[in-house]
Amino acid sequence: MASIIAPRGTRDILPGESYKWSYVIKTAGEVMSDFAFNEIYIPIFEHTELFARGVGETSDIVEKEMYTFIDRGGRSITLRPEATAGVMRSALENNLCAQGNFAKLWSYGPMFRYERPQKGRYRQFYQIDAECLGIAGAEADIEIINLSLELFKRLGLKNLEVVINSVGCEKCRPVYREKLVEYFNQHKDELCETCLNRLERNPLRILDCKKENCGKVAENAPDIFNSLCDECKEHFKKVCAGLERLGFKYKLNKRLVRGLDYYTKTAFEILSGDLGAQNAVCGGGRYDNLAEAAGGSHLPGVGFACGLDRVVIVMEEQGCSFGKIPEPKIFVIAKNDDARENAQVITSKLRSEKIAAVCDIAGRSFKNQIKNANSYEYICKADEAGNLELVKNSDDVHENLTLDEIVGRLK
RNA sequence: GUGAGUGUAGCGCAAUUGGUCAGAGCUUCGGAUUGUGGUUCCGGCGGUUGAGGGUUCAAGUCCCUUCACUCACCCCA
Repeated sequence: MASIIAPRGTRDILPGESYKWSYVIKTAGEVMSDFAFNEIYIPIFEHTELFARGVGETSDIVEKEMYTFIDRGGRSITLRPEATAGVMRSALENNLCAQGNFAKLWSYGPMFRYERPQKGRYRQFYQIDAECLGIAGAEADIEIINLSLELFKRLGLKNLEVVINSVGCEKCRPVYREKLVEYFNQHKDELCETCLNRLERNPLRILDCKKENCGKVAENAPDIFNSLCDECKEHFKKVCAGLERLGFKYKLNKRLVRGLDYYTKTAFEILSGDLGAQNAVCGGGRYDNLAEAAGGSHLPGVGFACGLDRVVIVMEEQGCSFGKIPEPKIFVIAKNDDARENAQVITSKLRSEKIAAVCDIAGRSFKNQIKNANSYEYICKADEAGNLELVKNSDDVHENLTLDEIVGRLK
């Protein structure tokens, strides 16, 4: 009997864990609201073309990590590997940024990437996503980074490192790219096989290679800052100045390169040392070319994606609080078998008064009910005649009360 | 896709060089005791040792295959 188990890379967030997730999402919602970001729900699947064009044909995601299938209508559909393209699609489709308006949007939910699972990496994983669309200025970049750091601050994450870089725009990146190709071509024999491949398809990513030899070669590679156009340079300066003004520490990393093709100008990551190899809890940046790549009109944007699975791991690792575990306040015990029905009626009435209450519905013995009830704040003993006895567990005081009196006491 | 490690009751674990080894603890359920109540005691449920082959008189223990998990590469959140 081959029992069915969850597909590789997926997992169940069980009741013992789920409250942590709820806490993080609830906190995120509060922060978003304080920053005036509005929640948006978008589809979990989109036309494959959106990601192929938006994320980039040469990205690893599109090349080998997408869950793509043909639906019954013959359409090529893909389970979203990231959220930004979908949010952008929605903003364009619904004219959220018509007439020079901007939109501050956030969302959360599952993403899908066919990768080999490891710590902090799953095939179905969850992201909290924030996007600021319609603003080209550096203030938006600063707002987005500010937002992510405020979220982590409220969640209590410690020892985070903010890394930023500029990857240029459609004007200056091609120039830099040429310089890189020229440089790396002179050092072909020192590069690893994947980097030789990257040289053809996406030379920027060679900078990111962790192999020792490639790293050495990359160290002496042309500096992107020497190639940035004036606009990009200026933009980057403003972002850095803004972060400093807000009192955020950050590190420049000229070798920080995004795996997704749509990024322009600002790229940033927030790293944690408590995650193992997959050390990014948050990654993002500006993507002024995404809208056009997705077939829309020009619409600048900047945003981040925050890995929920990873945030929870780091919080556990650092002993952060997940708030109070929600738990019923009172257990209604049937004093004997004849009182069972009455206990359920009482419980129902308490619930109508918005008091979290439980009673035994599994036919447990009295003894067992008592045993379970001891972990609740209150116990209510009901007999078959409808008499109620309220006991506060902490001080062991027994009182005979009416239902109304109990409601008044617990509210 | 590549590499390494792991896989025994719901959970975390134990079983000398292959030879009564299929076990205890916690949980759970029932019972006894207690003020019908957190303790203590007794008992029950629970596993063809991930699955499938093979070697052997004998395999949880060795070999092969497969599945899953873990970590790392790759890449990213």
